[in-house]
Amino acid sequence: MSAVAPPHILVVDDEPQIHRFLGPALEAAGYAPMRAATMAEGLRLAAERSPALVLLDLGLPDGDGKLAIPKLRRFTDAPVVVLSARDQEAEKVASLDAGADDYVEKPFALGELLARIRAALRRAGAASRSPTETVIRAGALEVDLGRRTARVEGREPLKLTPREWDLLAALVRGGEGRVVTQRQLLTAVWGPAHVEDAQYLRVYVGHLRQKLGPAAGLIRTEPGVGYRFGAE
Amino acid sequence: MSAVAPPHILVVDDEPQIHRFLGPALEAAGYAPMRAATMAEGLRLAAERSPALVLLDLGLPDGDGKLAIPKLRRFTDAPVVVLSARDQEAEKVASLDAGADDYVEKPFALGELLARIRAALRRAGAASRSPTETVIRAGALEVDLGRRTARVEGREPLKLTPREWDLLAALVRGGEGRVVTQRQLLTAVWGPAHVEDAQYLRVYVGHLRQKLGPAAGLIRTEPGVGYRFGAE
DNA sequence: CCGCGTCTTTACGCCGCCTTTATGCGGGCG
DNA sequence: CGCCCGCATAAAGGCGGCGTAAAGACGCGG
Repeated sequence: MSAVAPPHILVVDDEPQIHRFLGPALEAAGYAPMRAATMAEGLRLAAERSPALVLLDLGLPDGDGKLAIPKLRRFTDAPVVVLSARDQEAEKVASLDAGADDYVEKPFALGELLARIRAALRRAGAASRSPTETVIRAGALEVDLGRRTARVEGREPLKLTPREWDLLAALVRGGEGRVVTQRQLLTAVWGPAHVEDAQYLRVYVGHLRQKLGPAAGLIRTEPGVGYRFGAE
Repeated sequence: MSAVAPPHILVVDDEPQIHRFLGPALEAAGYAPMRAATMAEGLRLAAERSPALVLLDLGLPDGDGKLAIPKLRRFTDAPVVVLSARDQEAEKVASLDAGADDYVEKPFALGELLARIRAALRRAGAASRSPTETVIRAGALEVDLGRRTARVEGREPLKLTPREWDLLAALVRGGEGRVVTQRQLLTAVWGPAHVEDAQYLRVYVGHLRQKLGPAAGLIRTEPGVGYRFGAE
């Protein structure tokens, strides 16, 4: 009586035996697995089929899997669970700070992996189930967090670079009229490793204000603290 | 000092050395740790202080920590990271399925734990915005501690510098009609190193009273002691 | 392999905030 | 009555943060 389609899980790994092992196991657990052997293929599949969760190997033939995480994050909020044979602490920290939700070492116990998948889906589901309108308006500006677009006075969507968009989104998510600290912004856009680089903020806030044009006043500086989004 | 309160992290563990180790480490990482040694105390603290995240040991003197997770979930959505010496797969599965967000085995690497804390806070923070009602009114003045704004007679928010705001916030947080000593104010705004510089207070109280205009009388001098916030 | 866009980094002027000093005022106390 | 301490206010100077520009590094796509 599956009234709801089983959640898709994208498995990105270049070892065939992993797919042979995980594929049936995931199916038995009630998921619909999709397989990819390279980073490029994984990103393409993730973009086309929007899986509910991504299992990601770090050692891929076409590059370090960590680099895939920020790219995934550009178009999906699906939780990413890193599966890797690398057990160095630095790898785990780097992966988690890159945006991964969990890190499981190979070889892994299947039961634990499934439990971690359930936990990640539970946490992500609670977040995405928000019926809150993802379109936020303030003054002449209209930001669609789901669609990753922003328009001023109903004109064409602004052409924003990834960093510019992330910064605007972080400000908007803070809530209208609420201060978002420099720390928070730097963590959200550049990651916890760059909490000190306040200059990034000045540069990119400048870019944003320029592109916002008439709506530039919506980003207000709170000297020594951070920035505030909203009219008035 | 800190314009925005650091996230509180509740550490529930009965081993004192864990607190001795984690307390300073969490502080250094920019969090405000709270400690509890039993499940009952942990639940009480979590209810009273609503921490941003809970670090939970499984082996507590007054019961299995797993039982605490559903109870926590009744009044908070804060992520729960289980810290345990038990490495059996069944324990991990049970904890995660009980509602935990992550499971870290003791002994753990501090860097990894901090990274997992960041990941959990990141995922949880995207969803829940703590709508802490923090508006305090007194006479013609209205201070919103969460929004970091202050208005007089419903007019435009006052334009306050960081020091001015910190000082006003420290006064308001003291409670209406309560004296806040010079020591307390200096510590809160300028840090413990400037406990002697009472002149700072005179200068900045002056600035504040000037900007408050009609509400200037709300800051009353208590000669030789400190200042008092409130009407009458 | 090359060109282009984006990100990072550096440099610089400027404004505003913080700190510090000076001065006046008022009350307590000898 | 005069002294002194604490409070209030004004003003000056240094300095750091902010905004802007621009160049080099980097990665991506053709």
